[in-house]
Amino acid sequence: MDKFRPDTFLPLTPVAFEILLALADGERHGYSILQEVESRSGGTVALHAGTLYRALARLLESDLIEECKTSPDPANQDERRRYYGLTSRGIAVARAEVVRLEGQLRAARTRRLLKGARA
Amino acid sequence: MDKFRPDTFLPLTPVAFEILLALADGERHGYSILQEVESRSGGTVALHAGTLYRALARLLESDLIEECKTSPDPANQDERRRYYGLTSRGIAVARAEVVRLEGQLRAARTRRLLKGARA
DNA sequence: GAGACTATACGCTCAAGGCACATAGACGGG
DNA sequence: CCCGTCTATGTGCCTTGAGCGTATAGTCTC
Repeated sequence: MDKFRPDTFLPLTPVAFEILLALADGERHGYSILQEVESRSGGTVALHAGTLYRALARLLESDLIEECKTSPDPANQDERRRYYGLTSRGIAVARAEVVRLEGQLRAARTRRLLKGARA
Repeated sequence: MDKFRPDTFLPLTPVAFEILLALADGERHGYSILQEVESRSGGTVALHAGTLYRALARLLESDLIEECKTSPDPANQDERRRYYGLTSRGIAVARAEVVRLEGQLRAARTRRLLKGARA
């Protein structure tokens, strides 16, 4: 089966994971990813344009995302936009990262870290 | 109050968070952190000795951890060991990181990422 | 005292991100 | 029409941090 190992991509950088997360929503172009990440994670992860586009290039090269020619919104077109979507590998890697993070959070809960910090 | 902002330290690198997590257990020396992280996160985050000790130096400098002279185990002494523990800042930062990660995981769940991936 | 294990630390290199800047089309106002 | 602003993608320079190998040295057992 020559199984593809998502683990070899772990751990994802926080930025890379944010991008995959934004794309899990559906296809987006770069600038829209920028706005989505900024708005969701607010101040904690400031995604700079330069960082984003270079991260996109890396993710493309690793086949975790792909460029899709189908622009999802026939109105509101902009020739400059490049749309990206998750590949099956990208989904697999993102899921593996979710599992890893859940492991960390589970560990955090069993220790003194979250005592008294429950909302 | 001149409140200390844990957010300025976010996002933590996966390695840094693993270390803080290992120390949340209680004080440990470097080599023991190595074994703890290796055993818990298994293959996904391979913590190399060089990486660890340099990360410890950075965390010390940021006052997220401190060296404690009280060796917790009076028997089984080893002069070479340097024990580390979380500072209050370290705990605050680790908690902030936990909040950030929980936000990411919440986002992952509301999207198609985890559909069908429930254990 | 030889060798394995424990323990800390440095050197070299590359990957990734922060930040500034370049480019350019779209859009609205004066 | 020209200007500024927003949208959109991208490059250049520098720093940080991690991967990986290696150095150093104490401990423990045989």
